[in-house]
Amino acid sequence: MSVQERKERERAARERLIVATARELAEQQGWDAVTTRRLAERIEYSQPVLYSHFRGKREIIGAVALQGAAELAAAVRAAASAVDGPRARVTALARAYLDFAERNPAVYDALFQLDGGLAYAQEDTPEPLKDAFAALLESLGEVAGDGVHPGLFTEVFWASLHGLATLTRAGRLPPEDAERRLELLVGRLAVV
Amino acid sequence: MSVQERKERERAARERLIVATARELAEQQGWDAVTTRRLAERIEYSQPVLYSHFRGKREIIGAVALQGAAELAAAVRAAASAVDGPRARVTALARAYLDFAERNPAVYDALFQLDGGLAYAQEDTPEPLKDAFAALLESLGEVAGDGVHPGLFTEVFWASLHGLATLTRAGRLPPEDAERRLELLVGRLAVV
DNA sequence: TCGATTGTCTAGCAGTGCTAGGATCCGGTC
DNA sequence: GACCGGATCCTAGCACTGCTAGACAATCGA
Repeated sequence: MSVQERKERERAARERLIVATARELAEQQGWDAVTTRRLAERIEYSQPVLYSHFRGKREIIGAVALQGAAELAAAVRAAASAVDGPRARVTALARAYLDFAERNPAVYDALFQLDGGLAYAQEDTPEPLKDAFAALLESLGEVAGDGVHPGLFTEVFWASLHGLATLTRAGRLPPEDAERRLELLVGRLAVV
Repeated sequence: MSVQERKERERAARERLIVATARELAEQQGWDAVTTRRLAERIEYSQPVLYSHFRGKREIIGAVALQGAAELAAAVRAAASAVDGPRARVTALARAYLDFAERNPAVYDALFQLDGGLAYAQEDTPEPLKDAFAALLESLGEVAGDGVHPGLFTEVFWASLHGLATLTRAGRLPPEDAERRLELLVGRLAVV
């Protein structure tokens, strides 16, 4: 292993450190607290180092978002595969989705609320994002109903989950009825 | 009419000017462009004047949000009252809601995306917000279905609309299928 | 006409994202 | 082992943000 390889390894490690630290800081104190100065201090480098890895703060958010997309996809698949029957599977999926949003608010924000400079619903959409949508599609396609395009159904279902997730977390919906709302939504949208 | 009354009138007029200007600027160039300096320049006063009307930028956003809530409620009611039959009414309502979000993105952001310092789903929630929810409830309660709490149903329906609105506008959903998604959602959620 | 109060502005603070330019360290070569 | 060149990093600074203290001027009541 050459010197150059070692340097590249170290560089990659530092990049991971930046993303992990940004995520940690965001989960602890919100994205507003993730300033380039604070972030630089936490990784024990100066600010300009950040810009040798990312074009700017936006790209750092995007990196956290991609990481989150992979985890979200995994969480959804794990929940769906643990249950038999289309209806129960969809319920488990929905619960896993909302659970992820609640447990990782900063990551969820990076994915769907903030501007991470990522392309969505296009050809050049990053793979993790496509895959997260695919993870939803796998289970939701089963309950789209006859004559309904699975992709379209998944979009609608996803949007509904997203609405519940964001409005609940922003205090726009009373949190205590979350489970009842989820069951109502699944009961109506999913065609068993 | 005393001098004091005239002054209060002028003061109220200036406050309206601030809110209207902030809204206009936000719709034109996005909320990021609404800085206290720019806003002050547009109303032809200095920055500190803003702080004699509002505690800070957050409260200005909140004022725009309240204005928007009243308009949203009116738009929803107008659309619903123009149509006969529960199902058609709900479709019209949904279309009006999404239309409002699309036509007034900055106002919609102020309402549901940004922090305007407003209380939601609580006793001290401002009247316009409660009324906007009531406007939805009036039509949606009809199609909640037997044994389903109208308020809970309205929350779910609203969340779904909100998800569609935000994801579409953020480029997370392809805009061309918006109408088909709306029909699918209404068809599944509403019990005729 | 004067004094007090109200209203407004200038100037400044601490913080933001981002960058130019200089210092420093390290690897390869003689 | 000494040196040079290039990669790497940091200091310092820019223009901007929301917000505020304190000086100044206009206005009102006596």
